[in-house]
Amino acid sequence: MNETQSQEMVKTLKALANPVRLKMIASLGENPKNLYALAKELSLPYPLAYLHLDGLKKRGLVKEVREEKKVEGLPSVKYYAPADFKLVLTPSIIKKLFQTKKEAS
Amino acid sequence: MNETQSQEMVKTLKALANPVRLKMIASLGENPKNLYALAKELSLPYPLAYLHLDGLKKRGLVKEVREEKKVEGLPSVKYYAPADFKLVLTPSIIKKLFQTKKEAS
DNA sequence: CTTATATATAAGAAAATTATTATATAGATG
DNA sequence: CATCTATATAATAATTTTCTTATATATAAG
Repeated sequence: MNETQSQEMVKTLKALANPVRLKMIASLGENPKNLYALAKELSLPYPLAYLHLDGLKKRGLVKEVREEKKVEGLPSVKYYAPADFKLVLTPSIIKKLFQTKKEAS
Repeated sequence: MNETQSQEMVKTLKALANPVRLKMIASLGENPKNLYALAKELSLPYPLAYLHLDGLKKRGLVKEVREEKKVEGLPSVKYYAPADFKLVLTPSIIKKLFQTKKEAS
């Protein structure tokens, strides 16, 4: 089987299969913001928001973006935006993910 | 927000975000089979396979198909195949899932 | 009549995910 | 100097998901 590919797919699906993380992507899609602001907007305690965003970052679904608005010497104001991903899943794609390499289609 | 739509999406993603269930779809995509055979093929205890297949059926990702091969008076040999679904997910789609109906794009 | 096939489901255990609480640091505001 | 913004992370608690064990039923094969 195509271990890595199918495992990566499961990880990506798990990262997306959560209402909080989807809301985060939706909110950052409206306009990029920092984690503190995102947590407030979604009424989440900061550490929880931190954990969820961390999961999205690790999966490459959210990226840090350089916002020009950094006013003064604000030290660590990081802005995030959704990565430009596209997930497509059909029975046929799933079948291919679990096919052994040798079998020719 | 579009409660139902986003909630349904999370449910579908959760149903797919599992290696066993993806393998089931992959196997049933090769050729439809009954649950007993599927469990054996994937080396899963029947009750576990039953639970996973149940989840897929409830999400409409797997359907019961009438196989003509039912030989004799075999009473309850049910064959399953993947439903013809297509899941597509992008940041823009996620954004729309969580948009309030009023906002025009 | 025992074994294999075949389905169904409950109940509990184990593991993973999600959420909370606590702690630490640091600059800016008032 | 206390409060607000802002980030980071550890440790634990709560919840959900996953897995196992047990039970029940029924047909077919040997």
